[in-house]
Amino acid sequence: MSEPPPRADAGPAGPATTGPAPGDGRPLRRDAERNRRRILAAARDVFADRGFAATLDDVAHAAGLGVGTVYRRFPDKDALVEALFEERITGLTELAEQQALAEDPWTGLAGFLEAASKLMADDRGLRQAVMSPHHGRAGVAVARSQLAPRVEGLLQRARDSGQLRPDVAASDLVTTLEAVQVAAEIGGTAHPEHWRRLFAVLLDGLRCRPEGCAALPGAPLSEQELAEAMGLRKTRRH
Amino acid sequence: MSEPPPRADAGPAGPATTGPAPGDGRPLRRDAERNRRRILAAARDVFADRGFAATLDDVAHAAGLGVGTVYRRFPDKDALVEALFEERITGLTELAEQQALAEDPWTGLAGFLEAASKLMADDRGLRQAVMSPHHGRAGVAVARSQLAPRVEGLLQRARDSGQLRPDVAASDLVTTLEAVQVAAEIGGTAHPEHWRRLFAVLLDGLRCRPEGCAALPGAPLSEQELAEAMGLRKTRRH
Amino acid sequence: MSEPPPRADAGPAGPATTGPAPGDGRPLRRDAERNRRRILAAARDVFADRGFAATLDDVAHAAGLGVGTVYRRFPDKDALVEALFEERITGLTELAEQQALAEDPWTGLAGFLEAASKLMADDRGLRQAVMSPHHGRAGVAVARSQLAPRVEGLLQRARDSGQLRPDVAASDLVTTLEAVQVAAEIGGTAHPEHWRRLFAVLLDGLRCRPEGCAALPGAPLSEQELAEAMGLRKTRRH
Amino acid sequence: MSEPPPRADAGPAGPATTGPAPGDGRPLRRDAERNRRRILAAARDVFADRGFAATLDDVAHAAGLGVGTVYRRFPDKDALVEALFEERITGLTELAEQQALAEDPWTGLAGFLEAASKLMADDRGLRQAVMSPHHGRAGVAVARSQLAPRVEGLLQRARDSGQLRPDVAASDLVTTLEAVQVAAEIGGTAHPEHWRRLFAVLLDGLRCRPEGCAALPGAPLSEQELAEAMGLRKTRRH
DNA sequence: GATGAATGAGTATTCATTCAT
DNA sequence: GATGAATGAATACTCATTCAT
Repeated sequence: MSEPPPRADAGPAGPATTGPAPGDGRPLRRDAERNRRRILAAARDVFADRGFAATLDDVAHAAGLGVGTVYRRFPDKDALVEALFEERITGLTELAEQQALAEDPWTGLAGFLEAASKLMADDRGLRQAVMSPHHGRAGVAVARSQLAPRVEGLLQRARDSGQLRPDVAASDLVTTLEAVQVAAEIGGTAHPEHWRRLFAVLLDGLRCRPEGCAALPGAPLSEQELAEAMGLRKTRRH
Repeated sequence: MSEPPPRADAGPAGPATTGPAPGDGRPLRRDAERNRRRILAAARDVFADRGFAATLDDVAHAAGLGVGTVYRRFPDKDALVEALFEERITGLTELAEQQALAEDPWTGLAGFLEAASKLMADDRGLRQAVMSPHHGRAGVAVARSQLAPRVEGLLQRARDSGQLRPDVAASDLVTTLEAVQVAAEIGGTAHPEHWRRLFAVLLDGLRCRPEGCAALPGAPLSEQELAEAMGLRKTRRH
Repeated sequence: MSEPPPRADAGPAGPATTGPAPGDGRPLRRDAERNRRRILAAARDVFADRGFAATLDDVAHAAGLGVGTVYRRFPDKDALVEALFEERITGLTELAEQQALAEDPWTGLAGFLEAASKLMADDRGLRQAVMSPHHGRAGVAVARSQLAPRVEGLLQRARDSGQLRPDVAASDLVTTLEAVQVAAEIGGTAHPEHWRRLFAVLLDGLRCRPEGCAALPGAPLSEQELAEAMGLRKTRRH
Repeated sequence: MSEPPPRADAGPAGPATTGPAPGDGRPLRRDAERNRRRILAAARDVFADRGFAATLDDVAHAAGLGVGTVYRRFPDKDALVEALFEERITGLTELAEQQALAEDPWTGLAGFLEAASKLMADDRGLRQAVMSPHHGRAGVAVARSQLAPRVEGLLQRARDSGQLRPDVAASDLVTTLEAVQVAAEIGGTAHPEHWRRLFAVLLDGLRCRPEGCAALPGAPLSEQELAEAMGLRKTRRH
């Protein structure tokens, strides 16, 4: 931390998008940022391939770095998983914004859900992060809750157009997205499109039919609750 | 040798429901069977409470037995999980048979799905067994595939009555059931009924509306494939 | 022990040869003796096949008995190994007595050594008992020391005839016999006669040549020492 | 990166005798190498004292290190045993080369055998590695087979001089060396020189007398066979 | 900053031995 | 007496995390 803060060399893309975020707001030094990316990329590969059982040593090695370096960049394994997830969430956010421009609100929503589902279905590591209550959960919960508000616009338009059940909340969309992942997990690599069956059912279920549709039971989760629900659960290890 | 072999009152199906099955066909000694049950019960509690992170030592202790005894009855942790799961599957099977008697086919199907969902949603251990590709998976996969055919009757009636999408297969029902569990996991103990929202959506999605319904994409998984899909997935430990 | 002592039904072969020896002098009941033999036979097979790593459960199972029964007959695993060894020693003793009748003393001695070597070389379990300081050592040492005196006659004749180094003691013969087993172990099943090379060298070394032969260094081990040397060594487990 | 790669004074043979060899060719960091040596030394002591029953935890403790460190350096217990053995083999090799310079070929051979025997006889751990088919065997077998060719020179000279039985092969020498260890084991710490009696016999047996000597039966083991013979033997654990 | 060595609590599993049935 | 169920200390090995180089 005795390092002089680097300057202006952060180009136009800046610390934006994938974001460095070293805790305080300061952007990372260029090489540090490069390592961060390498680690993230390696983690994605390694986790996708072997699940979260993979060691941080494995990740480090795949990144061509020492473990120590990984730990300098991410306080612990969960933080890495979390970062991985956030990166993806960012992508989904952009996707949501883009689909919000679709002419037909329902098409926009459906398109978002499908694209988002596919994105996750194709990455086993992410799928596991989403589904298993083991790793990086707190962070995942946070990330998940961050997605919610970004989707609100998409949701509102569809709701207003009368094509979507009126009481579907952002948290329900998140839940839907994650539910599709079980199907993806079941399909595995042997049936990589299997999730689409469940997806179709869900999509139909979300749509409001002319004859009207019953209210969903209970209340949706608030952004808060979405984050808390899981974040607080302390599992011994694993 | 002063122990007379199983008495005449043991019907053709043997000692009922959960069954002993020590490898060969012989039923377990009475005390052994009692302990087997104790272990299963303890495991249910412990896993439900702390997830599969819990040690077999913990389970043994909770059962008031030594670890060795657990290992005598179940070759390893996965086997225990599997047994737990099978027990539950048996319950679901019976549930399915019972619901098949409902006057309205759709009510029967919906009733089964709801009851089954609730059963699983209330047990964190089972939920994990269902969702995470880590523990006792091969066996769980088998158990899962065993459920499929038992549900077929229920399914057929609903299909015939025109209330169900015509191309919903048993494997889709299993997938549905498992998908609901993600919602349960998200809701956690703080929102124990949260899964009902997704459940409602799914149920609506499964129903065939007067205006007809589009075919589900791709093909359902055969019983074979359902079992294989997971059984073959080799995760290094975890 | 509240059992009435069985009588006369011990036939002409009696408790002789392989000997029952239940601690006190009383011969075993007929069925007990039968079990004892079964166990011994099973142990021989099992150990020969898988080494001493084999479980007592395995032995019991192979004998068609429960472990408890094995423990009723032998206080612990080492005792079983010991008994196995003693049985064999008995055989060797008889062999020694028989060879003592050979016309040529040297031939008698050599014949004994060869036959004895072969006997042991063919049984992996015994070989291990002899060579590894792990199992049943105390007992093996005792057994070993018991062999020594039985061989003395054979030895004396050869010595007197001037064909044997004059200072070869019984303990040296035992050592020789055991040394051959390393060669057998090295040869393994792939080269089952490999031990004969070492055997030939040893035999030549034991013979006294016309030109005389140097004294062996140090003193031979007494029967006592032979037994003690190893018997006292306490190895933690294994 | 502030650690300059190995300096110029590292001769072509690298950091001397026992060598680091961390898998790839890179030499170990200085501290790592120091600990490696510590482990080896501790293992020698501990094994010599208590046999292979000793735990790696024990070894680690004796070395003043954590178990993890031992496992970082040696994949498992057998690997450690193997390394220990190799180290010793290296010593024997050097010994052989040195004795090859002796004026009288027979003296050279005998000197080597005696020194080698003593070296092993004094170390219970090594003795066990040599004799019991349990631990680190594959590696030990390899090490053993590596010794064979190094001894060939010594052997040839003795053979040429007519003092050695003409058909003694390197594998026979290895066998001899190991056979002596049984005697050492029998003598134990109470009779530390007991092995010399068997040694004397063997040496005499190896010598070719004026009156000629019979051929050894069968064929010696090739280097290949020597290694294979043991390496292939699969013992279930122990 | 980067590296990789060190750490050691934590886990699944085995098996000799005891004891209730 | 026979059986096999119960026991739990013991052991090898892993991996997240820290820290000296």
